[in-house]
Amino acid sequence: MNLPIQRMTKQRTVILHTLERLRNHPTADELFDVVRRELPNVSLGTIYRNLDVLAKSGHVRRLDSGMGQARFDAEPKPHHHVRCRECGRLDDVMITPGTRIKKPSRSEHGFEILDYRIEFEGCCPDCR
Amino acid sequence: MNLPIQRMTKQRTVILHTLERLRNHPTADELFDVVRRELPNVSLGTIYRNLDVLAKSGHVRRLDSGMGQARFDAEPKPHHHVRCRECGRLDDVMITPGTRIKKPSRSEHGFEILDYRIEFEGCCPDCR
DNA sequence: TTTGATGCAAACTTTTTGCAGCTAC
DNA sequence: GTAGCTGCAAAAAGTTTGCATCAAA
Repeated sequence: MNLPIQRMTKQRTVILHTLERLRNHPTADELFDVVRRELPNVSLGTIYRNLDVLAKSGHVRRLDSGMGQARFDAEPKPHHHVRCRECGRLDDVMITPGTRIKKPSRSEHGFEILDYRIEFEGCCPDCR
Repeated sequence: MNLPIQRMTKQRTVILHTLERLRNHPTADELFDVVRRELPNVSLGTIYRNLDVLAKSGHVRRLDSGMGQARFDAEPKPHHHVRCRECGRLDDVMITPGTRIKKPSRSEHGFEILDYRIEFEGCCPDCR
């Protein structure tokens, strides 16, 4: 995990740092709008290409909002998510001690299990 | 859950039954190809409109593959999923008795939690 | 009979890509 | 110096929508 990145360009640095600073799981174009304030000439294509590189290297996680655009997350601590059924808002849920997951055995489905994550589903304060 | 559907058209019936029969979480256009064998004049728009109706009524679940297209599931028994990191293949994992999830309290994040699901991540037999 | 559903095609949104020039290593 | 990266713009991929017609209840 967190393979080294080939070249750390100005754009890549700003994109990663911006994503680490934002905690709201932005979509590519939301991130674009923020990065653009610092690098006015950056293109949306560069945002997508870098999110791809950073996802493959493990620095960033592609979340997939369940409603159209993908969302991205650079939170390094293990955690889960809760999604609002109404508006698609996606918040972090830190791992709680009482959780115990029985990892399914490989023989059941043939997959080698490397990780898991829980997605809670509900209704956010604004939509209630 | 499973609200009544307004009109049960021929197309809607075939779409739902086809999705129940397929167990591989098809994308909209994969489902389109199969439904078309039975209803040659069906349109992709009808597939999307019906998946939307059936998702809202609770008959179908929109899965979101994490790799482009949404995937759909009509399996009624509660279950989780395992996704291949390499090829995006998505299989079912039936609920195992040893699993215990501590539901996060509403006060932590303000969401009213209605459901949850676990997504295991790994490497499928074909990609190993 | 009426209102929701359909087929078709066009529009829209999100993401990817080709290319010529640029830059980190 | 060179391979990888960038901005730009065009294209592709996936999904939604407007409209005239059709059909379920």
